[in-house]
Amino acid sequence: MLHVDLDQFVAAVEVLRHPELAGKPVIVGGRGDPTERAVVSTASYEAREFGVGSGMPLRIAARKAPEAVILPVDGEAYMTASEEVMTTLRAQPGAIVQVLGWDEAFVGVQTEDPEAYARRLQQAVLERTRLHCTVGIGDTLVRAKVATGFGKPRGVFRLTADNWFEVMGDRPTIDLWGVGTKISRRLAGLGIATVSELAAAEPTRLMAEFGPRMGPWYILLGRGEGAHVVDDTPWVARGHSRETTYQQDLTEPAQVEEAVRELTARVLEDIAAEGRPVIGLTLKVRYAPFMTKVFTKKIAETFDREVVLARVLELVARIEPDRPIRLLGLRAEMPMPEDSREGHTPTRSGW
DNA sequence: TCTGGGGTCCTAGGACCC
DNA sequence: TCTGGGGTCCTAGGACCC
Repeated sequence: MLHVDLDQFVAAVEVLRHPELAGKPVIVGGRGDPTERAVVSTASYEAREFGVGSGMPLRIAARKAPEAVILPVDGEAYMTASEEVMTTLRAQPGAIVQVLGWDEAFVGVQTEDPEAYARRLQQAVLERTRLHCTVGIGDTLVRAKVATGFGKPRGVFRLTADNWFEVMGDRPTIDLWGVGTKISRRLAGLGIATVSELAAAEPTRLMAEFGPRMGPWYILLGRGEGAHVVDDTPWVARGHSRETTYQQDLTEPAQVEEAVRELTARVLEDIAAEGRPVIGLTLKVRYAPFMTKVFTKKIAETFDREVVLARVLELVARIEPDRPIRLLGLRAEMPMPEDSREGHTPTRSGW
């Protein structure tokens, strides 16, 4: 199977609309104003040379790359471009496409020559959308996904059981898809620093540390194992959420209530668009000095906006008084169809 | 005046039931 | 000789991904 990843997707789409920016450092984030509380969504390769990366506060990014052009996020433009890319992938002969996000997808296909197929696919995407992509080839989803990193930019790279350990064995566990800073640090605490060491780890030890599902899963990850099948069944969202970081902290209860009403309306818009009821709510509150709390509540299934709002306000009552609030988020959960997904392996990298 | 916004899944502990 | 054993549901929190 193949993993396709567009190169600096968001920045590339912006350069298509603003050709004069080609070759310049471009940063996309927030409303494009580096004095606001916001972070970098994507930086062009030229901007990355200055040490700018996604997730970085916009203010810091602007300081590191003073010459950079900073643009606001335009989700609709990226969505349109993304749909065109995915349509192109689906049009490839024999392709089964599993979309992972705006700029990524797995493509399942039977072919004698995956490299040639990958090159044709890159060419098709370029002709149709003027966007460049990298393709990873693998015998599992995990290997294909990791392979892409070695092909950047505009390349093709193959990673299978034959060369997995040769390529990945001595690398740190954080290079794996699904291992972040926290888990890699905990693994290091167990004396497991590299991918090879993880692959050879004692299952009982990892289970004791990470639980009955995640423990064995990390060992599989170290071996590059996991799902072999690209699944193109349409995605059904479990919920929808909205959150807002306020430019000025909220300090008055009336401000908080107003903000929550607004969030509720936005979330319900998404839910209503799907015609599904609400069965659960989560209110996220970030108090000014980086301390986040969540309040969760199951509710009786309802389509009624007023009922949902009333339940949300019950959660609001749990907010600690007299603390400035920097961020509020609201998530509404929807019921899932009976049949779906039981007993699968942990999934972000493996379903 | 460091840290967006939208998602997913797992784990632990308590309540409650038989 | 003090306290089984299995299960479900709910809430809170953690971690990861794009």
